Amino acid sequence: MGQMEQDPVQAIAKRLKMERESRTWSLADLAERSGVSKAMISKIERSEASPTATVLGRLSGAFGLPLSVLLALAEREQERVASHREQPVWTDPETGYTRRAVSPPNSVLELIEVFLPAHVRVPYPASAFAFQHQQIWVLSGRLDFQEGTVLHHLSEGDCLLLGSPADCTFFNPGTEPTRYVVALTRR
Amino acid sequence: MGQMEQDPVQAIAKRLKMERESRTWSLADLAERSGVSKAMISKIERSEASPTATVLGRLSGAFGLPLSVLLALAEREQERVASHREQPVWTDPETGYTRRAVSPPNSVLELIEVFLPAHVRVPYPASAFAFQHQQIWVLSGRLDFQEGTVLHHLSEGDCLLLGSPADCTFFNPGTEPTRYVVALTRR
DNA sequence: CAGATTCGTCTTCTATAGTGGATAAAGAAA
DNA sequence: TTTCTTTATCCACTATAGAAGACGAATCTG
Repeated sequence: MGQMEQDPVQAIAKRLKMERESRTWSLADLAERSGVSKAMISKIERSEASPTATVLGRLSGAFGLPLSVLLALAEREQERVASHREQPVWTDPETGYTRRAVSPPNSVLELIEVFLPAHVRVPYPASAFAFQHQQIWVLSGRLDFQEGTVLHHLSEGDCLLLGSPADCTFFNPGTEPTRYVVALTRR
Repeated sequence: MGQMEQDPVQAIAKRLKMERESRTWSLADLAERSGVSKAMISKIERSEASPTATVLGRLSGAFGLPLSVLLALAEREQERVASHREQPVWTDPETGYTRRAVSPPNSVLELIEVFLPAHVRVPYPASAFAFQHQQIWVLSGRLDFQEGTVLHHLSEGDCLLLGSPADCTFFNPGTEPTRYVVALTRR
């Protein structure tokens, strides 16, 4: 579970102050750019107030950041490099299907490299990846991706943005192994 | 500019209602799970109130989602497939440095594929990518990545999570072209 | 040293976020 | 139909978010 399931006020306070000071803006500067009073910004930065969505929107706008990114930055605080040999790998002994967790743990943004042998089919229930932003990018080979009732034929270099949660299937229709990336925002 | 630079109240309202109804929860159900009164949830879903960070934290917690993910879901709503040939590519005529925007436009999560010829150096000012969550993953070849005062030697398969904004330099120390991915959360 | 800025916090006040309970509307079961 | 249940919205009230300006401390400027 992410740390944001408790009160996010502390993390937001810290991040907001960091964003402001890294730009060497005073409270008055940020107040002018965002339209939020400096008294309120001061309170928020000291965790003495819980800002509304409207105010958070104005503040993130002043920084040129989408609100979700500002909060993602507030959430994370972890290690940095995941070298290739440290990256956890899992292989299905039956099919040879292989997943490699490329990104450092607890990343907001997660990259997963998958090797899908020829003619192998991998089902994915909707519940397994529901409510995550997710993309599939084919590095090499071909991939038939069934998303609910829609079938996508993806070739080398294609990138698909997943839509609403649905039962999915990965299938390699070719004779060569397919290598693709799953990029997603982690819960 | 992302759509969250205006008031995010509408988008949050829509997304929240969608999350609740997709779970077939009543207002009372969500109120019990989140600790937020159903009157307030009703107001938020009808865009008649701007929820505080504290309340948003409780609601996203009830859904089992980090707050940043909930808002990222609220932000996006766009096209789906970017086929390889549609993806915009830019090449530096002098060095041969090539960037390909893999992800569909306006994605919260953006994938960029870069080809860096041997011995080529690419500087990157802090302002160009500051305050975005960003990772670098080497697909092939080697990459020396200077981040402020820190120098990272990355080899094939390595993935680096970028830290605080700093002036950076990409350098290919090898004799072969380097191919790497920049994954980031877009503004 | 005085005088003028600039900084963050504190004070006062208003607008509204948030709660608990009442109410209305729509079904379901009798 | 009537009655019981479940749904969401409305009402009255309290807590607090948010604005505008005052204040004291620190840093320039001469």
